[in-house]
Amino acid sequence: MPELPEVEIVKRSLNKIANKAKIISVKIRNRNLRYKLPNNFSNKLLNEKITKIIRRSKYIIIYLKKRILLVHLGMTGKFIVINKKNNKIFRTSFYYELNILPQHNHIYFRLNNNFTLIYNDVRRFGFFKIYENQALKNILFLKKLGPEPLSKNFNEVYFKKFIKKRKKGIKNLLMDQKFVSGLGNIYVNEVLHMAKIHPLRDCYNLNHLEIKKIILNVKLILKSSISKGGSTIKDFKNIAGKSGDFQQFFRVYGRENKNCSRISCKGKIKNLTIGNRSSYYCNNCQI
DNA sequence: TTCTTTGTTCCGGA
DNA sequence: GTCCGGAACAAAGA
Repeated sequence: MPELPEVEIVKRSLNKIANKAKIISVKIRNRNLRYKLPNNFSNKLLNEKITKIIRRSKYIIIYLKKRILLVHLGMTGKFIVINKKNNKIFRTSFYYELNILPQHNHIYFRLNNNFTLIYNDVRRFGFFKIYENQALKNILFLKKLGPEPLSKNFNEVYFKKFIKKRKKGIKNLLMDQKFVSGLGNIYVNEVLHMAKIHPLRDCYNLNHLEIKKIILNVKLILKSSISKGGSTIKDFKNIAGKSGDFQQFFRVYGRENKNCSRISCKGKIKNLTIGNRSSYYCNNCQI
C-alpha cells in the first residue's frame, strides 16, 4: 500500500535512475489499468526525454519535453528496475513484498541508459495519464488537492480556518484530500493514536493543544517514515535476508485486540469502520 | 460466493 | 451553493 512516504521514495529512486534519460521503447502487456491505456500511449512517450520528476500528494509527475506523464500507484503499483548491463534487478521502494510476480508486469519502459523500468501492479488500481503542454493547476486530479502535509501551508491557522462551520469527524477530515493531500488510512490511524485522539471526535470540538498535536504528528510520522526508506534502491538479494515487514512500524494499524503499544497504557486496540475504512484506536488513551 | 483492500467520483439529503 | 456520508468502482486473493 504505497502511502505518501513510499511514493516519495519511489519518486527519489526514479529521479536517480530515469531523470535526463530518453525513453527508447514502451512495451505494453496489459492496457487495463485503473483507466485503460489509450492506443497512442506508447507513441506519445517514444523518444521523449525525461526532464524532471516530482511528487504531489500520492501522484508522481514525470515531465517530458512537451508532455506530462501523471502516475498513480493505486494499491499495489510498483516500479522495478533492470540494469541491462549486468541484469541486476532493483526495486524502487522497500515496501514491496519480496516475490513480485512477472504476470503482473504491465508496462516496460526502456531507457537509453541501460535501465528498463517495469510497471508491476497486482490489483491494477494504478494509472498513467498523459497531458499535453498543460499546467499542473489545470490537471483535474491535482487542482482540487489541499496543501501538502509536510509543507508550511499545513499549519494551525489553516487548520482552524478550515474546520470553522464544519461538522466532521477528525478521521474523515484528515482523509479528506481537499483539507490535506496525501494522508491515507494507515497514517491517519497512526497520527490519531500518537495524538491520543479518538477517530470519531468532531473536529470543531478539538482544542488548541490537540490541533497542535495532530499537525505535529502528521509531520513527524511522515518524515520518520520517509527517512526509514532512505536507502531507497536495494538489491533483491541483499534485502532478502532481512525481514522487511513494514507492519512492525505501525503502533495501532492492524493490531485489533492487542494491547496498546503505548508504554504505561493498559488499553486494548479496537476496530471500527469509518467512512468504509477500517479504523484502529486504543479504547483507553484515545479520547 | 463473499469479504477485504485503496483513492476517487458520484449522488442524495440536509 | 456547500457540506457530508455512503456507495460504487476498479481486480484479485483469502
